[in-house]
Amino acid sequence: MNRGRISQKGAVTIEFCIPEVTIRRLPAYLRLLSELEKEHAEIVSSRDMSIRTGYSSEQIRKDLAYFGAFGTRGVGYRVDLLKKRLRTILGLDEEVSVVLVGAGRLGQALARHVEVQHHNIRITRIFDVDEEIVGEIVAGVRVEHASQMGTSLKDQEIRLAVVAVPGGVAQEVVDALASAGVRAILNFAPEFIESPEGVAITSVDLSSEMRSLAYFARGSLE
Amino acid sequence: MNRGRISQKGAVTIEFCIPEVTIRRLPAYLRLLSELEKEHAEIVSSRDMSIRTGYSSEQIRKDLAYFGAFGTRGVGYRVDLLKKRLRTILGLDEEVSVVLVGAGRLGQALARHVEVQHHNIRITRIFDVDEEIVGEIVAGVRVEHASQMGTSLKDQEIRLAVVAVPGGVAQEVVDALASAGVRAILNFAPEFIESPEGVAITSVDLSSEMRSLAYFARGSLE
DNA sequence: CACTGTGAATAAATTCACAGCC
DNA sequence: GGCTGTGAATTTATTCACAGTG
Repeated sequence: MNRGRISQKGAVTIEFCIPEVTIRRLPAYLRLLSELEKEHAEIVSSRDMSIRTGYSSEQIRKDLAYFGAFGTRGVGYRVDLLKKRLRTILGLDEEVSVVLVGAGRLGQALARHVEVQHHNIRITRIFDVDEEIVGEIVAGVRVEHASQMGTSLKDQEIRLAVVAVPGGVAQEVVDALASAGVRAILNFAPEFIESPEGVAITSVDLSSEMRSLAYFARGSLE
Repeated sequence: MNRGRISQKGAVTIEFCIPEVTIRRLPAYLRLLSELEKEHAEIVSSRDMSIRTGYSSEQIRKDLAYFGAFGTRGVGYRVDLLKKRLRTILGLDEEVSVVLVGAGRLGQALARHVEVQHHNIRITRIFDVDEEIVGEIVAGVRVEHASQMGTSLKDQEIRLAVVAVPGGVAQEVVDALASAGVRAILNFAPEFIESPEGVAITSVDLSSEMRSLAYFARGSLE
């Protein structure tokens, strides 16, 4: 699923699998590096990073080492280089187009959130079924009718999608996106989604988060 | 942190720790049970649950067994009983009050989301620093100024909070909430939060989710 | 000497496999 | 026979501990 490749001397290519947990920590490292850059730090040690991300320094070193050694022993990591490297690894050095399906309240908030937070991730297409919303401009993009999605996305090479539809229709939306060539989906619909072959799905279920927190709120008293 | 208690014969109390991952799966089970109830199913097996949640049947059985055995061998689990039991475990059988800090676009969307999705989880207080928003009614609640938070929450026994403020101020908001007695927080601010003693924090970082998905979108092609 | 990179040790979570029961 | 409940085996993730290096 997620492979790393390191070409080594003698044309030997080692292929290995990078744990998903590692990938999911990279954005936190990247954010820290951006902060450090603003603070004009040039070098950062795994220990410094540990303090400001909450991850252990060993874990940080191990995560980074998956992509090859680019720290300097006795010194640390160069902030600019590491940042650049992480951006490349994540695929953020060129602009990323995202399609949003579901322009309800949550969808719209997400669209604007993305627009504000990321200069290199851009919502370029929005779909919904609600006739009231179709045709409106959300975060600078005209909302299209969801029935057009298949044809409209053909040959568009959009690989990332955000799904913010009500529960019950998310699976079919995901399947449609998958056949339109989307390879990774951030899903907010509260339902179990069967990942189509070759598609990565991350589900954020706000209701479930609230409910498990209710347990912890209760559990930690008494 | 999260303890379970089972009183056994002879006044012996076994105290053990229930893995956090288990707690976080319970809402998915609960949702499925609500669906099953609508379908008038009376009994469900771990295998059925597996198919509809994506978790393995062994895992489901193990998770449920942490709270005591309430299935019937050879038959399965009673939908109504199991649902009721899970609601009690999660602390959802009585109304849960939630304070929202940050009534920007995301905060407002979340407030309405909660309002629609949950009859027993209710946003009862909202705080923000923006003078434009303070005094407005969001999801039926008047927005108060964040500077009032400490005094306003005193003796309110609100144990759950949603934090949807911009990065940079989340830690102080969390600390303030903690000293106001909040025990569990769902944080959307994109920064590392040091959990105050006895407070459970779940962070949902939309930017990070997007960025790690960018990796998977890229990784799975070529 | 300080810090990286990494095998080895440990801890945590999942899956296997089956005994026990309806 | 079919399904739960659970120890044992396995896999996965994290931490330890230290060799290697600028």
